Amino acid sequence: MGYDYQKIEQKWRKRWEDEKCFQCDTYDFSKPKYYILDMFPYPSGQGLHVGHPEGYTASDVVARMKRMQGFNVLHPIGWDSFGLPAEQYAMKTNQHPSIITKVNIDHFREQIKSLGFSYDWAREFATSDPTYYKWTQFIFLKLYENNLAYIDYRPVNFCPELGTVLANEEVIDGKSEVGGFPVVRKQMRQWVLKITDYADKLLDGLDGLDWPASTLDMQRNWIGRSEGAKICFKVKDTDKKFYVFTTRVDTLYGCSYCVLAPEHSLVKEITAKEQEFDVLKYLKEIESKSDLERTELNKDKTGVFTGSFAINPINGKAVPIYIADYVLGSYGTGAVMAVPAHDDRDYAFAKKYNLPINQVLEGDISSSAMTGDAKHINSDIADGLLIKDAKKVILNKLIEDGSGSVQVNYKLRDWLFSRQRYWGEPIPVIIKDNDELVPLTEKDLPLTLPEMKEYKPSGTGESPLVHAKEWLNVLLPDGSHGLRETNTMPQWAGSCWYYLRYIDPHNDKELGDKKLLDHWLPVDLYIGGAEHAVLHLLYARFWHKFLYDQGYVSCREPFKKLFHQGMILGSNGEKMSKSRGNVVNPDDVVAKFGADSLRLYEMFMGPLEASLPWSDSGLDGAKRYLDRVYRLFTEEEYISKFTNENDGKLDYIYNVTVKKVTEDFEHLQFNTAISALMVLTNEFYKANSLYIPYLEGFVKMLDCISPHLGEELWSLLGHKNVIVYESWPKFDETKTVLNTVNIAVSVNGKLRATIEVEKDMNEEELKKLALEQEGVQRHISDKEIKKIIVVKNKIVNIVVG
RNA sequence: GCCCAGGUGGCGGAAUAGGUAGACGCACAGGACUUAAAAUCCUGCGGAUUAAUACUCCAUACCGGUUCGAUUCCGGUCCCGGGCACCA
Repeated sequence: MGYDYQKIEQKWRKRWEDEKCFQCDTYDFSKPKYYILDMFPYPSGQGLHVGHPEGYTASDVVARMKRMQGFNVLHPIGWDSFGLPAEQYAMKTNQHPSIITKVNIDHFREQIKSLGFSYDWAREFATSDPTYYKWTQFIFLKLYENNLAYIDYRPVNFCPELGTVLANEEVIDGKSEVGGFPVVRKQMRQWVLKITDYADKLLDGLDGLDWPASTLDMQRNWIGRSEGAKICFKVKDTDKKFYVFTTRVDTLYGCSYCVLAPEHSLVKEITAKEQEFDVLKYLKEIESKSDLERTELNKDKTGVFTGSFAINPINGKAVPIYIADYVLGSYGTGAVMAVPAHDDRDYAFAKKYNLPINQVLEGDISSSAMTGDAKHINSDIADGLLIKDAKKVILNKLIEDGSGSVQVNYKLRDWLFSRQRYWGEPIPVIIKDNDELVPLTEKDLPLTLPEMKEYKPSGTGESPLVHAKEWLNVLLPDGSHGLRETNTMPQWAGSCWYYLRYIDPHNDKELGDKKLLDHWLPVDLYIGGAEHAVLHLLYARFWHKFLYDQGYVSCREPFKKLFHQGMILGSNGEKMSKSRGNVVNPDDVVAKFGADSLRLYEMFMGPLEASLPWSDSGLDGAKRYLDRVYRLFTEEEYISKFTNENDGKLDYIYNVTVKKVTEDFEHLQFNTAISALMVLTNEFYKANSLYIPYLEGFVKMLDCISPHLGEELWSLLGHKNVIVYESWPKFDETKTVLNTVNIAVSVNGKLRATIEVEKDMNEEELKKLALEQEGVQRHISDKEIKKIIVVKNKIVNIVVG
């Protein structure tokens, strides 16, 4: 009934643990380093799902291969343990979040261990450990010292249901990413991190990274750098002025009105008496609109005339100034020049309010040109090169008369960093009665969370920590009174630098020993879900670049190579979920098929990046394959063929397989690597003699995928030591080619025969042989041969008329 | 609407500096072993047409192009997935 996977798997896990096989000596610089990291899990109450082991197995395969290849491998794991679900569960069940978190972590740890990953468990930590978040708070203080953390009163995304503020990144279609509750705009006091200071560095740093192109794209779009011009418009008959941002200065002649965002500071100043009523009414209307209503797709443009006019600096014409909420107060200057002929939104607005739609004419731009070169410029915007020239001409003119300048804008906003929650890192700042901020000093860290009975959000948007009276009130050294900041950090904070802490996790003097950090960073391979493409991966890069500027680390980017594993869907092709009833529990799979079969199956399903449906029969097939391998090493019929004499018959297939598997593992193409191992296994079954060194090489390769069985087979081959640090099999390039090749012979591109010939046979002989083939003769007998194309060792194509 | 990735048998997928499409596995069918079943081993398995595993034709979403030759390159269309979404 197949091999006894339960006994075998338990035995080897115990041995690995007893011998501390996977503990990394980070101070050993004698071997080249390889740092391979999984995105650490949030230890939810649900336990592990079948998707977790996919990425974890992939990284484990590479880690195991790298160890055999002689690298000093750092492969850690830990817990992203602060966060809302634990807090909500705590409220429901009346248990402290730290208790729940501990229980969840214990469960996760046990489940993960049952899968045989080669993690260095001595480095494990949770982001909610005070010994860890002491340093998260430390980094926050450094950010504060460097003016990169500040308090702002701003309209924020507030979710009444969750009782907290959310980052832009956590709001999807006007709803909270967690739970899908409505989000409203609310003016609140917030801590904000100045990630925008790093916009250019974050953008430029993407260039050298070995990351999925789609993720690089997403980050670039999120940062959203756009180059254009800031143009000054004077308000007619006043001394007031405002600026607009545009990427299309060349269309300035077509500007037929201007629009200010409703929040623009000039709105009240320039509103004419007779328009006051309409404007105020409009502003009130906007205020009551929810975020969703304001941004909903296909919504009508609305706006109102202020009664004032602006002077177009390029031609002195007066154009009306409107207020409309399709212009965002938070981007650019909060004001635009409207060119209905060249912008869909302006066009829609102009149509609705009967505003002129001016085409930019040829003469407009060429008359602006100082030199004759620009004469060819015309209004036909189809030609990008001409647009470029026109932009230059107009911008130069504006710069000359002082009404324009080059301007770069970003979509990226500063990072809203406070949450009105209990279960997060306290922000280590005291607010004095006179509102002065007093940051804690390093020696006061960690600032731990107070024990509390009630975590319910107040509903007013205040953190539950306001109820921790003793913790809250502080007597400062100078005798004055202060209150602690009650907002906590978002869940992203802990994951911003955990990769760095794994290198020196028990260091209580500093973030990490600089010597070690310099040696081990960056992470060589980082595997995790694509859902973190812009959130975690952008925030972590921001902190890393800050730490670089502060001299804590010496490389500019934290993650050299990144890979996203796909999702495992239910067998019906839909996303796994309780409500769909298509969830597969890894514990059940391990119990019924063994961890090795689960690992093999998940790696064999298809490309790692693809999202694929679960298949019970596929899993069955994986188990069957391992049984088949086990029989090869345990049944007399095959063992009797084991020998140290190489008859050479397996030379080709063995060397080809080693080459293919080595390359495929390196490129994370596990499905094709496994396929190659299966082919080799089939050849072993057919062979008359089994050369032991080849069997050993095979076991080492299989071991990366299914390590318990790998160890078992290794010991069956008579080895007393574990396989973990054995050397990776080598291949002989000269044996990866055969001395005969199959040549395809086609007539007019259609295959008519195949011939087996000696490798590198010369063209003339090949042609002759090809023409003799019966299948070829049938198709050329009555036709004229026009041409014969010969591709060495591959194909002969005969072209007939 | 914009950006990105992709469409190959009954199913998951192989193969692209252009050169024998369908590796490997699943499912299915037939056979061997067995009293029988399970397990295992062997064989077949894109479609059409066939007595036929002989010929031939059609097939990598669809239409066209380049080429001796296109799943692969180019242009257009349709469809699915992911991301962004009034960013001027």
